Amino acid sequence: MRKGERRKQELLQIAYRMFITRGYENTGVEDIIEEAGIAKGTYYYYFESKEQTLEEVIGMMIDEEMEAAKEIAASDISVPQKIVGIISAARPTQEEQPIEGALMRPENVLMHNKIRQKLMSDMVPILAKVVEEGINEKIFDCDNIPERVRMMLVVSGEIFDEGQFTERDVEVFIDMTEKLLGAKSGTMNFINKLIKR
Amino acid sequence: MRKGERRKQELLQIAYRMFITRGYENTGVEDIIEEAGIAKGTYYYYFESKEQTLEEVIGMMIDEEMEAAKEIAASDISVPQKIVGIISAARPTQEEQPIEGALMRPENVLMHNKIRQKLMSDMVPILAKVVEEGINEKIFDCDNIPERVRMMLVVSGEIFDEGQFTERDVEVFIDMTEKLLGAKSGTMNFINKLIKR
DNA sequence: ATACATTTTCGACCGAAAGTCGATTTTGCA
DNA sequence: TGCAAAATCGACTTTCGGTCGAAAATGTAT
Repeated sequence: MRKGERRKQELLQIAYRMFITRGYENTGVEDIIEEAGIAKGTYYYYFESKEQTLEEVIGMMIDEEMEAAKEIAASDISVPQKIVGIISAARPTQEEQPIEGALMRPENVLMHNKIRQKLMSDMVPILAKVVEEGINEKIFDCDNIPERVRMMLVVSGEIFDEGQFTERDVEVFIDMTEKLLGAKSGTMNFINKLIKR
Repeated sequence: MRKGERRKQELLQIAYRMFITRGYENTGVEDIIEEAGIAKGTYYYYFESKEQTLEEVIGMMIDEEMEAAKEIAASDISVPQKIVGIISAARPTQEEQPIEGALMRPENVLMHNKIRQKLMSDMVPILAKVVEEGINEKIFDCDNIPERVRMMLVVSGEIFDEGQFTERDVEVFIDMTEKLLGAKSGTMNFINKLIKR
């Protein structure tokens, strides 16, 4: 009796794609079951509610990003580069969005929020580890690491997620990061080059 | 033909109270009209939609807070104290909430978000003015003021709105603020005393 | 006061969308 | 082959925001 597991994964995949491309609020349970070719009852055999489906979908997304983040943390690039890499990874999949910023639209606040919350709690420990590494290397110098890391993530999320940010935002963000971590001015400056795509 | 205006204000007041105490999602149009003692149609004679009602309610809230913020900005307390005062004013009315953190609950993300957005855009210019004042007084020293102010607001909102924050959070926030604004260490330290109520 | 126009009110009705449930089919296994 | 568990079905229910045409209240010009 393993058929069920596959079915659930299939539904999860469909929901995942639809939630991201059309948004959570714009996706009806009807849409999902239509594409899957199943009946309402079957859907609710696998999920308690639409919101629980969202929860699981987000779990999938975050897991992927956590994977990427851990890989970056373990790689042998410089600590500042790790930080930038992880922060970049730590945002909702920006590919596969047909309509501009579908994720951040008013209709999708619920999803956006849940993502942010989970991302935050999962990502802080990893980033904190990297910062400690930086402290050992004497690149950084600060206390209360988790709190500082959290603030960095909060700001990066709010400023960069919307897609609308200026060069000045980046500049200030770099400055803030360096000071927050007690780094020498210029340590994080390479971010600038990365951003200008 | 002025009767209508009064009616609308009445509805706005009821909605305001209900949205804050029970949350937006938990308040049905039915609830509002029941308390007002009117029919569905009457409600929709005054509002295009439930969401538009929310918009107007939020407008009311923010207006009040803007008023307070402007007063603080114009008063003759010290610049750092103004900043703290304004930031404190710049958050959703924390009184009149029966259930703990009703505003931030998952059901109320929509409202919470709209509030934050409006608060942010309205508050940045005022705070920026105050920071400039501080620069003139040589207390602060920084460029890109609006961007820096925005980051302060973002962090304060995210960290302090939930009600769940530690002493360390405050400590780091103070440190961040000082560095973000180019203030001497200790300039903002009095916040600590304020927070410990 | 009368008639006509405008504003305000009413509440039955609509439609969308999530969620329920008992019946039925499929599947694994003894 | 037969039975229990798993999986599927789809009609039905509920909830809730929103619509609409009719009616009542109010204002205004003659």
